[in-house]
Amino acid sequence: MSRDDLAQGTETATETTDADRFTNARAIRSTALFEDYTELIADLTEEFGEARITDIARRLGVTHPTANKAVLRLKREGLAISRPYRGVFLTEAGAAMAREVKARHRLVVRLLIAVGVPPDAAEMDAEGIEHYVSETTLKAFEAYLEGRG
Amino acid sequence: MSRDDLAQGTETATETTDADRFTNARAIRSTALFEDYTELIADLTEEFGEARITDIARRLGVTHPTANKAVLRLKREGLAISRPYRGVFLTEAGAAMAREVKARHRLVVRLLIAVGVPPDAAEMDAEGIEHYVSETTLKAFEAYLEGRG
DNA sequence: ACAGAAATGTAGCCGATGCTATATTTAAAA
DNA sequence: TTTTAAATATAGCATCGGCTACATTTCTGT
Ligand SMILES: [Mn+2]
Ligand SMILES: [Mn+2]
Ligand SMILES: [Mn+2]
Ligand SMILES: [Mn+2]
Repeated sequence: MSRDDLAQGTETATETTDADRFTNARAIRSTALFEDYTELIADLTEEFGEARITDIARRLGVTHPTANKAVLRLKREGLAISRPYRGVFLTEAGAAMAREVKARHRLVVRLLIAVGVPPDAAEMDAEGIEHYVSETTLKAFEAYLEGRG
Repeated sequence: MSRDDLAQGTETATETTDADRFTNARAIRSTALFEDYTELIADLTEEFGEARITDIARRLGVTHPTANKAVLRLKREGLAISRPYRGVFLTEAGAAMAREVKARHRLVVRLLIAVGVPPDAAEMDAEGIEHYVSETTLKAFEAYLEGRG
């Protein structure tokens, strides 16, 4: 079941209920944090060769125990690895998530700017919006941006 | 401090840090649930004259104890009122939130459709996106839609 | 080499948001 | 009017994602 299918529920056919929409949004909310962490760890790794807990925490605007606990969850889910007192690294699954999220992030920002949103606001809003944009919508954004290249 | 200012932090001037973006997104995440509840209670009240816990729960796709607990929080925050075993009603503050969220919801759906997103996907994605669209972005959406009336 | 500083880890607290199981109350049927 | 069904409330459990306070480890400067 793909990310986009989460909302379809068990209906026999075409109808999408209100509950489906809310259930979809709840499912996404529970993965949004992981998406931000993997994207950030990928960025830090590219910049510094590794992602330190302190840097992760500072960039996210949380305390280091919060970042540490989140990294434990990432490791438990197979998205990252790390040894005590050392940097954090993404697994292949984590790196795949990071790539996917980063692509979504950039496309959302480009779309927002294309329809006239000021770049600062676009960057700000995209940080939340990016998690809720389905594959279908992403494709539409691409097509739209294409058609004004 | 308005909803849109939450992320600006305490910087003296223009620079927006990564942490500001994430902090903004976290602040919004913590109000998104209330926004969905007030919007839904307003809908149900319009449809049936009152919002029953059972109906709220069914439309959200959660169990009724979950809805009940959320309504307790809404009441505590001054967004709703209710008497035991009776329907839930919005306060003026709750109704104001509902109006604001509903307007945002509709505008996001319209914008998505305008750039080519299929209506079903637009409705689905808007349920999450709506909460993260700032006033600035909303204004830009309005201007964009205006300019193709 | 060692002392102090910085980074990391852990314990424990809290509120939010989900659930199931069980009362209690209200509404509907008999 | 009594019985039954439906709705609502409450209790209690779990996880997540924040925090502060404190312990441990690693790094750095002398
Ligand atoms: Mn994000
Ligand atoms: Mn992002
Ligand atoms: Mn919503
Ligand atoms: Mn909505």
